[in-house]
Amino acid sequence: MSNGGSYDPHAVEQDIYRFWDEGGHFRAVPDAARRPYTIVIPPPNVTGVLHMGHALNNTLQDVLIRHKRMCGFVTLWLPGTDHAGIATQAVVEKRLREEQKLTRHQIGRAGLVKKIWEWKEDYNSRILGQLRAVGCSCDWSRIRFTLDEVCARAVYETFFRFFKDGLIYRGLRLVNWDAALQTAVADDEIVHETVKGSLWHYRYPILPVAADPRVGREAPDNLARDAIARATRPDAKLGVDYLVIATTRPETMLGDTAIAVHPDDERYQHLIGKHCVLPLVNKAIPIIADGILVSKEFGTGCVKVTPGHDPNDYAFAQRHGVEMINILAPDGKINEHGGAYAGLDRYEARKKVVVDLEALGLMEKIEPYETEIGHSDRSKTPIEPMLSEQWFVKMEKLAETAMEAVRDGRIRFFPERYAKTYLDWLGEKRDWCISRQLWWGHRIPVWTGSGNVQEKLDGDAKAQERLAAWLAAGQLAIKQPTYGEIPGTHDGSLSYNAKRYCPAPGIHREFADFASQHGLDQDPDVLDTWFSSALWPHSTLGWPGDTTQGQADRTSTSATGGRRYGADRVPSDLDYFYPTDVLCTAREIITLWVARMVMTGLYNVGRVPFHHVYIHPVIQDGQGRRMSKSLGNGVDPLDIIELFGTDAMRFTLAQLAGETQDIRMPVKSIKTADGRKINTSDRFELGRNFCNKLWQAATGFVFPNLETAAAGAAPTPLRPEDLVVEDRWILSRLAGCIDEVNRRLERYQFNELANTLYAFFWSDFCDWYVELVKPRLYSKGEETQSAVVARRVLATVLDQILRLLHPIVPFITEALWKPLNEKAPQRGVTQIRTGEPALITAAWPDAAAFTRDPAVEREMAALQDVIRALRDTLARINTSRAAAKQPAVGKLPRAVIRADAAIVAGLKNQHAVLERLGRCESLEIGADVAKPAESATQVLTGVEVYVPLAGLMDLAAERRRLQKERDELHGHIERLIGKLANEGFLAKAPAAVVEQERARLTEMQERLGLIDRNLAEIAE
RNA sequence: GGGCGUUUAGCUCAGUUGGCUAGAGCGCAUCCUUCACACGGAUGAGGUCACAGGUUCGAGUCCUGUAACGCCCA
Repeated sequence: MSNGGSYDPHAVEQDIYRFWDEGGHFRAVPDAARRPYTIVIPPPNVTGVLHMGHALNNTLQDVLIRHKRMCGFVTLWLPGTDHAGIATQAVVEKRLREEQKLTRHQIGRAGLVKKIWEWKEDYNSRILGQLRAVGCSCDWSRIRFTLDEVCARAVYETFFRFFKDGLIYRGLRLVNWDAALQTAVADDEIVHETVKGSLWHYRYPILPVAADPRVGREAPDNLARDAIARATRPDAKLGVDYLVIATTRPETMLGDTAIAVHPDDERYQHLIGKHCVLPLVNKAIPIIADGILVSKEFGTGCVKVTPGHDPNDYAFAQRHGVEMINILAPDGKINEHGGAYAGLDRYEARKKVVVDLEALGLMEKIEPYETEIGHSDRSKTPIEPMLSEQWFVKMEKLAETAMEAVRDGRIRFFPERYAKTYLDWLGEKRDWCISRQLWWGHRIPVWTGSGNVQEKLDGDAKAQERLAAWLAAGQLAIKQPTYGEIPGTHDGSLSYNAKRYCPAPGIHREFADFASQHGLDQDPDVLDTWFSSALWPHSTLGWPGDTTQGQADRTSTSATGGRRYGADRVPSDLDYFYPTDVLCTAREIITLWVARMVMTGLYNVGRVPFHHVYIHPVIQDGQGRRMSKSLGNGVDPLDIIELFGTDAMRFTLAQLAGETQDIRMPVKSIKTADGRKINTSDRFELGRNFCNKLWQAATGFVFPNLETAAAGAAPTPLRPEDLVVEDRWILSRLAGCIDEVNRRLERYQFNELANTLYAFFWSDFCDWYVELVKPRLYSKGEETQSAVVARRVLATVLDQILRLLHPIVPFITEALWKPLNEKAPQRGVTQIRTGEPALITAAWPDAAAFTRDPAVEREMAALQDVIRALRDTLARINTSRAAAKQPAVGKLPRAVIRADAAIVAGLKNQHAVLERLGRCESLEIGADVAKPAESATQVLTGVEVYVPLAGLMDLAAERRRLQKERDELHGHIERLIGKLANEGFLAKAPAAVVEQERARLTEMQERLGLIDRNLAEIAE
């Protein structure tokens, strides 16, 4: 370590991280005698590496963890990653296509999953490396992955419990189907693009007969023929013989099940309840009034309804109980419901439908049309909304319990407003679709048999005996499909006698063998990634553990109503660390993730998963756009660490993290020394400069001055009466700083936390205390008592600064800790703990160890004002001289300070300080000193600062300045007089406020008087 | 369409339960390479607090409306 030179973060960071890690400081061991503090990391997706948002989130978590660790808690920060189902499978599939020209079907389920695991290993280790680089103090011995055995067991156990309790069912859902990848994709994986297409207008013949339930399915051919003939006659009438609809996807008409019109539309009133013929299919479909789907003004006022392939139509069908038909096969071809079009690709079918409609004479016109079409972000092909069978979790009761936990305050959001997002979403109680048509994930643990398989199984006595045993042991749940799932409606493969078998995780292997012996098939789908993420706070802590053991323990403790665990045994991780304390995450997953963790936590463990939810802001670029790969405006944390150092990045990020929902980070692209093009932001200079200042102050000033002390007398605790004004002042400010830091931490106000420390360290400590104390240290000859005191105070304040800053900038503070311990083993001033070898576990500061002294703070403030006045005058003199091309003066030759009797003694005591910091050769201080002729004047409260200007600068400029100040002050006084003349104010404002305003007026008027007198004296 | 947020100095943001002569960092201007630090020190300029109403003795702060931008959910 060298004195001087700027701080080089790369020289210390890796060693320090190893020092912590090897010292076991990250490890959390349950200790019944101490309180736990737990955070589980929001597991980053193994899809890719971490971005700046992750760096922010993890920095803040580390700040919290490190703070609590220093407070003496057993802190656990549990790390891990998420398998991120579709995202990861998609990137691996894409790679497979691009590099080997293979599809997943060609390499098979096992082959693909193996490839994805390879990807996972790669990215997982890169992500963990990044977290280490950021300085995260995670307990690496507890690392988890959502697909590992521990998490998987929790997933299957939860699924089993849900299933057994009747919370899981199979139902229909409109999914976003990617026909290229043959999978459903999530809403946020769709990009909307404007596409040039056509709008086809064609006629739907009206059936002349009255509504008849019997024509619901198929219109007799002759009726349909007649209706089409009438609709195509030259004298055919709109609204009598036919309706006209417009569509951009004509092939979907094969799946039409209704025509919708607006209930208030006079043109079609008489048709409501009647039927149309669906051409080409020759089926009767009802005409239904609906004010939501249809706009009277838009288009023809009639809308075809295809519930199987359009979200709005799907909602309509649910409102009106209309039939839903899926006409697409998974590969995007028309399925058997498409009649004559079955087997055609959807785009081929579109052409043929158009040709056939034209042949029938039903086509009215074709217009060019631009429309927004959703494309799969993964395959870039257009998304087909498609009705399909999915697994669901019933939300009604689960959602209610989760809402209650926030309503009754067991869970609090920071900032508070996000509780609304959470409650609003849960309030909808929309059932949770948990199946995904993927291979990467937890496979749904349900086995089913088709008709004769089930029949055979039902007749197999030995097999039944086995099933009965599992059932009796509570290890198997069997459900029959509900009515809605039975054939004819949707799932054609299911027979009436079908049963679904869901084994508990303990018998998965056995049951799989049993199933294959008897021809039962496991559901091919996997669970939604959020299903496993939802269990994260308890699954990572080992739930359900050894289920039998665990259950018994929980029962016994709750029965005695006493401690959470017996004193005679080591508590389990789950017992000790759950519930966790705070969850730190981004607002976009309050619904998808946070809400679901609360539901499953309450359901599985019976307690909320965390007490606080802190939602951090989103980092955007300078124009308020999200950082993204496609925009190329992302900033890589590793680049920033390389350029500025980890602590600089952390400090900057913390300083940005306020309570607004977004933070902006202007991005600029630069070229590194080795020629790479990277993105960075100037905002990180703030953190770099701060770290450098800290380094300079400690190694360049404090440490060298402590060495002298070490050579001196044995340190004895200092008595308060040994402290001089600036000592008492900095310690008083320190006490205030500690209080404020604690307040900010409690409220998760990281920006203010950083700002408070910045201001205390930079302004109070460096700018003032260090400057004030220098003469005491540099005095020649014998070591004075004053110097001894100053060194002790320096050691003490630096000690506290390092502790307070450690959670935000852990590396640099730890690096400075060791030399501080060497140079000042005893800090001296108060009973702060010493001999702590590692800052990471050193005690957190206690404000009560220092005395707050408002009188001293006021005295210092007055002194600072006078010093600023002197410096200001000197600066103005030099500015004026520069303008006149005269050389600058280094010091004021002479100054005179007149002060009120109350202050004058205090200022006289600081005579030397005023001369030195005020840069003044000779200074005269007194209660009634005379004002020198031709002086610059600064009028402060109860103090006048005179600087004779003869030979230095022109008096006229000084006159103008004073006049301007006078005018401003006069304005304020006028307003104050008005306020105090206002009877409403006097009557209604609190007495203290009135008093304060009166005092202010008096003070201002005094100042005005002095300014006026001074102006008169330099008039001309 | 519904909900939420933002709008304060050139830029990025603070501004606690209304009492403000509205603050910070960066940038800018001037001076200073004096012995911790030029990734520095000193000083200064710069703001009808988006707009329009209202409540109040008093509004940057509370209420209503408008506009712009952004996010979430449909």
